[in-house]
Amino acid sequence: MSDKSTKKPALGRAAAIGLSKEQIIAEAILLIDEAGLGAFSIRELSRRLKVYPAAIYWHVGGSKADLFGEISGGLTANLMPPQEVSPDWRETLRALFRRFRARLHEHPNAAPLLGAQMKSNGAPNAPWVEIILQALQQAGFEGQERIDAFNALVGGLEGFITMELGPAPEGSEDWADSFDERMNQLDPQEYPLLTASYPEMRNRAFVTRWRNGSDSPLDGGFELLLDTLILGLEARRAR
Amino acid sequence: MSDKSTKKPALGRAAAIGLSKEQIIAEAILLIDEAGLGAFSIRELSRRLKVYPAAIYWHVGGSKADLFGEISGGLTANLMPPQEVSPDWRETLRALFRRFRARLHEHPNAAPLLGAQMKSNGAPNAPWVEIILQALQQAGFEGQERIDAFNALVGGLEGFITMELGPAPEGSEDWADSFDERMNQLDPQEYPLLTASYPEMRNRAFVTRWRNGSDSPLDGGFELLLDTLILGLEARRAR
DNA sequence: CACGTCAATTGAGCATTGTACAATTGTCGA
DNA sequence: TCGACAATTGTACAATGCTCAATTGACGTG
Repeated sequence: MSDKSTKKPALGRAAAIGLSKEQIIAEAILLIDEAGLGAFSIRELSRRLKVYPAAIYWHVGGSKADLFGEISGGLTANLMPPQEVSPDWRETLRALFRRFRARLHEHPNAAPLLGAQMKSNGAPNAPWVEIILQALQQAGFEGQERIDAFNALVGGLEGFITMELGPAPEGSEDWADSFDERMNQLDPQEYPLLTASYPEMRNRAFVTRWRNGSDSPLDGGFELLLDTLILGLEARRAR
Repeated sequence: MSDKSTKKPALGRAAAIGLSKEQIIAEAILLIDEAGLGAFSIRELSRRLKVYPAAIYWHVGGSKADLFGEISGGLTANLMPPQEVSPDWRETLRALFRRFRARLHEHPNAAPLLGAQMKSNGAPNAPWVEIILQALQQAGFEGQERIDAFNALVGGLEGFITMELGPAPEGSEDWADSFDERMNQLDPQEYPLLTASYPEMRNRAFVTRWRNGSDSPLDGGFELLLDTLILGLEARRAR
């Protein structure tokens, strides 16, 4: 059923050649960027492409999830060409994950498709997976510990970005007031540090914000996480 | 409109007292646990409660997102009583985030509501936020750096769990074959480490899996992430 | 140059969803 | 006894994901 899309479309055999998988994906990303992931729908996408919904299904395989998979696949392509890999594993990891984050910040509304979905997996990501494994090898990690370190890095850093770019509540501005109100009602005796830090944490830290990481990015936190992880890996190797 | 739910319901004033917010949330969590977040719908929930959909809206406020907010609020409640906080900040962080993860592993299908949504924010989380800030103070972090460290910890660790428990593709078993196939077609010259490690990484590492973190948890990765972060924070303080 | 194959799309349709809204019920305080 | 009002019933609407039998039209083959 869905293997129509796996075999090559026999180019030049098209009947009404108005549509292609690439066009669909590109327009889908555009739509998500503009309207948000919540407002995305196959029907709206079909309207933009001036095509009936079923035409999209034909190209992309039988479900909306499949389309999401294609999208996230496209977002991690060509993240880091081999010749740009540094000889220092620390710099490699830093550069790779910074690019990763920058890429997702270009399409913040699509970010949940990467971290919170699982269709982004598999062979298309092989390039950057290999780079990470290589860096960890250089750092002296072998066997199961290397795999654990891989999971720690990917889960921690990609997870950070996923949370950073998680979708904001809908009536953001209405929310702001009640949010502040409930925060200011906290007892300073019970929560001395939180109440004292709230002015600086407001919309600049994970639990004390209602705005998207796209509107107010958490650069400092990400950089500290990256540094700390690399420092920690070094320390662990040194023991 | 939606402030009906904020004022206390004036107990004993009910007309048909069959329903309560707590009941709704409990049944919602149950439904999500059983059927998954994708299969969750207000209508199905109303069917289980043997009630019309509008009754749910009356109790919980005007939207599905609000209900999700209530759910995730309930999931992080009472994570760590104050008397169980260790004098050693390292142990405190370890214990807190292990509990966090354990709690989410009890309701894996609801996990995306915490990490990938933003309605889980605000005052109800004050207890564990304060604990983290306190631990970081003990570790010697002040001012902006403390906030960055807070973001690094919460984003990294909660993000890890969010990714770990991200929803699996639907036709899991059908997927397995094509997944393996595409992985085995990778060129060992181009991806030596990945192809060599695939047997041990298959379903046990982030990009090379199709099964949920609930079915095959990533304990090693999480523990290494936790250790590495604490080690890294120490090292950063020592400089 | 006809022609049938088959990629590509149309058009219609079904089941389901979120949520708004006007009735209706039944309980409690006055 | 009665009216206010919390709580729920029904109904309804617009939108969605997805299926499926037609239909179109370009191409290789005869």
